[in-house]
Amino acid sequence: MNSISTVSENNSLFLKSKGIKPSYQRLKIYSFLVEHKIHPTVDIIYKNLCSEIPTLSKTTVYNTLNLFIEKKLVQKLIIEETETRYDINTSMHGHFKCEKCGEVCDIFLDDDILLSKKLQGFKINETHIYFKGLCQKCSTKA
Amino acid sequence: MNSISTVSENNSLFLKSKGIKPSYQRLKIYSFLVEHKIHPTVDIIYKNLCSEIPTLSKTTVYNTLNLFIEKKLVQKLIIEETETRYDINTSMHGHFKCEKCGEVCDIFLDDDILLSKKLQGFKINETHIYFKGLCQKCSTKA
DNA sequence: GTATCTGCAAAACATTTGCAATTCT
DNA sequence: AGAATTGCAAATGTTTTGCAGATAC
Repeated sequence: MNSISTVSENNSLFLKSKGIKPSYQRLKIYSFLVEHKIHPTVDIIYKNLCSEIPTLSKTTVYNTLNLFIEKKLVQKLIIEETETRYDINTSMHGHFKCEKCGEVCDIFLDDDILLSKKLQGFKINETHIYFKGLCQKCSTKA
Repeated sequence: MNSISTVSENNSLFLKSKGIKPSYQRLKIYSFLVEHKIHPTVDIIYKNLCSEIPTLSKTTVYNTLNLFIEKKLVQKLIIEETETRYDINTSMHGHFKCEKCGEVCDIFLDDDILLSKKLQGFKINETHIYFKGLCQKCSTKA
């Protein structure tokens, strides 16, 4: 048993533990999210898995991601109205999108910000924080 | 000169000062945003102005809002992937959307949160903070 | 053998674009 | 008249839905 099959088996067991039948497609999509924490769009996931799974359809990518969201394995990121991104990290953190290179990266949020949850009378279920601007690479080049 | 025409004239002068020709449609859309700070969608604006401007088209609403955004009179609010909202208040503030009644309200953000702008190496142009959950009304009823 | 999952094609929506008609000065 | 604005119809792009075939247990 090599390390690759071990990882795959672990992912498979993990999906099962969350009540998700680990089909070939689901496993590949889940693995992609774990191995590429780039907050990909459906299109990015689809294009990357196409060569490995020639019969893959975008419908399956959508179906799978919606299932993962329902089971709380993934969260949606809505930064642009034209592109929905998916994040395998469901813990509370912020995001930064570079307006030049388009990359989205994680932003650590300290407790001060999380205290903003103390909003009187509101029952907060979700907190979304994101920034737009120029990333380190793009701002030094400019 | 009554107070209504004064308001209208003020809005007209304000649009001019921002380099926007104050057409009838633009003035009505601007006034609607000022008088109804409910972060409306294009559809809400359109439906509300239809009776007053029977020939109004959604294209004009879109065109006008995009112009207002370009001239920094309005900011886009993207909370749901399916609905873009528009906010006449362009100062830094957060939003809360109630998952039950669907209303979006403003959230005052104190300086602690704004300090989060100190993100090393990033040039921040926009900060977006929003919450989802149950509002006061809906959580007491539940 | 029955449930579930996949994936094609079509539908559903929101937004933008092309362009002709209208309006304003 | 000339330039900008409006609004219809069509195009675009993303996500969902219906359904038939494939797959899994």
